Amino acid sequence: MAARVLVVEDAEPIRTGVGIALTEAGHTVRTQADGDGFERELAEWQPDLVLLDVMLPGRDGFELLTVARETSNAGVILLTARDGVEDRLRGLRTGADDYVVKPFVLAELIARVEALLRRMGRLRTVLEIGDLAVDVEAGLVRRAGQEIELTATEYKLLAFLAGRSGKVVGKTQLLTAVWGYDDYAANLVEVHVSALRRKLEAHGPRLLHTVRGSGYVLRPPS
Amino acid sequence: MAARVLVVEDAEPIRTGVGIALTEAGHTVRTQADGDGFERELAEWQPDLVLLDVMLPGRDGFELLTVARETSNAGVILLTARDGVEDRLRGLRTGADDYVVKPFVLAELIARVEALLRRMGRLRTVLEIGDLAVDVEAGLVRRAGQEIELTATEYKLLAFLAGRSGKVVGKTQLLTAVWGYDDYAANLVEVHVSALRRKLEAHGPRLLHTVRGSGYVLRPPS
DNA sequence: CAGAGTGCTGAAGAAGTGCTGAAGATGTGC
DNA sequence: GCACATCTTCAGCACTTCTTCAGCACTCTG
Repeated sequence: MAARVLVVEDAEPIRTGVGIALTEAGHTVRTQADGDGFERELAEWQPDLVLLDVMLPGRDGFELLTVARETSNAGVILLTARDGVEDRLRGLRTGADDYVVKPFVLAELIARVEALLRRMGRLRTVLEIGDLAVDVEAGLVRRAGQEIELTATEYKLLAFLAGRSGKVVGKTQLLTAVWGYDDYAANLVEVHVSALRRKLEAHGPRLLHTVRGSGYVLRPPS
Repeated sequence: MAARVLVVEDAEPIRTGVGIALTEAGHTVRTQADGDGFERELAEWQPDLVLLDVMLPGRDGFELLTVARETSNAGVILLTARDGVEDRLRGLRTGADDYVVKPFVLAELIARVEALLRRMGRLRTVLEIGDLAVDVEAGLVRRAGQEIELTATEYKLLAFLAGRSGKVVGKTQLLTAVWGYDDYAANLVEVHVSALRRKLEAHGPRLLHTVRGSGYVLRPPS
C-alpha cells in the first residue's frame, strides 16, 4: 500500500515536516533541497509521486516538472508560494497533476497526495492489460486470477511492454531497455518473446502481438 | 499532438463554447447533447478523452462514466454543477480522472484536459483524413472504426502522405522519404500505392488520389 | 487516329522477417 | 563442486513482404 514520494523543497522546516508527515502516513520518503541529482533519483528510485516546490535555487519546479514528465511516469504535485492563477495555470499546463498553495496545513497535503495516488491507481503499482495484471512492486504476474511464474528476463520484458501498452516497441528498444545492449541481436528478443508467450497464452488468447517490421505491442484483444 | 475529445453536455452555450475552445487548442472535438449513441461514438471514434456533464437528461454523467470505463480506455473528466463534496467524491470513486466545477474558466478546463492527456501519455499524434485515422505512436490505422492491417512499407507510405495531407507529393519525394533511394524507380511507388489503396478502399471511397504528371494526394472526399 | 507518355495491376522470384527446438554457456543455490 | 535453472547462440523452417517485370489501359499531343 505504501508509495514512494520524492520531496524537493529548499526550506528546511517544510522539507522535514512534510517528510515526517508522509512517513507517518505510511509512505517511503526521500528529500532533496534542490534539483541536483533529480534525474538520477527519478531513474533509480522510481518514485510514484514527486512533490516539487516551484521556487527553488538553481532549476525551478517547472523545469523539474518537465524533466519528471519526460523521464518517468510519476505523479507530480506542485507547491506554489503564491495563490496566483498564473502559476497555477502554468503548472497545470506544464503537466502537474495537482498543486498545493503555501502556506498549507499538513493534513491537506497528505489528503491531496493520497487522492492523487488513488486517482492514479498507484497506491499499488499494478499495470493491467485485459485480464493480465502485472504488479510491479511485488513482481507478480497474474492472468485471469492465475499466478504465472516468469524468469527474471521474461519479467523485465513484460514489465517494460506493460508500461507502454498499446504502443509499438521496437526490438532495438527492448534490447537496450531489458538487456542494456546497444548492438542489434534481434533473435535474442524473439527467443524470450516466444518463451513469454508460451506462459501467457496458457491462460488465454494472445496479448503480445507482433507488428512485422516494427516490433511488438501489448494490447488486450478487441 | 492533437487528441480526440468527446463532449457530452446538454446546455448549448457551454457545449459550443467548450467545443470551440478545445478546437482552438488543436484538438478534434465531437459533441453530444445527451447520452444517446454514446456507446457507438466511443467504439467507432475511440476518443482519447471524454468530458461528461453530471446532470444530463436521460442517463446522467455517472452512468456514462461507468460505460466509458467498461468499454474504452478514454480519460474522463466530469463537469459538476455543484461544489458539493458528495458529487465530487462519487465521481472520483466511480473512477473519473478529474472533475471541473461549474462555473469554470475555459482556460482552466483546457489546462486540465491537457494535464490529463499528458498524464495518460495520450497527447498522441493522430493524423486524421476524413474517416481515416493514423495513430503514429501505436502504429495503428483505422478507417470508420475498423482497424486496417498494413505492411511496414505501406505504413511508412501512408504516414508520410498523411503528414502532408492535401498536398501533392511527387514519386521521387516518396522514394527518398520511404525508401531512401535517390535513383528514380517510379513503378516501385506505384506498386505499393496500389496495394495500399486496395486495403484502404475496402472500407470506403478513394482517399489517395493520383495527380497525373505530379504524384499523389491524400484528401478526404468532398 | 497514331504514337508517346504515364499509370495500374497480376505474377513470380528474391529477399527479409520471425518463430522454434536444441545445444552449449553461464549463473545460482545448496 | 554439483545440480539445476536460465540465458544465449545457432540453424532451419515457414511465412510474409518486397521488388522486378510485363502487359494493358488510359490520356494527351500533334
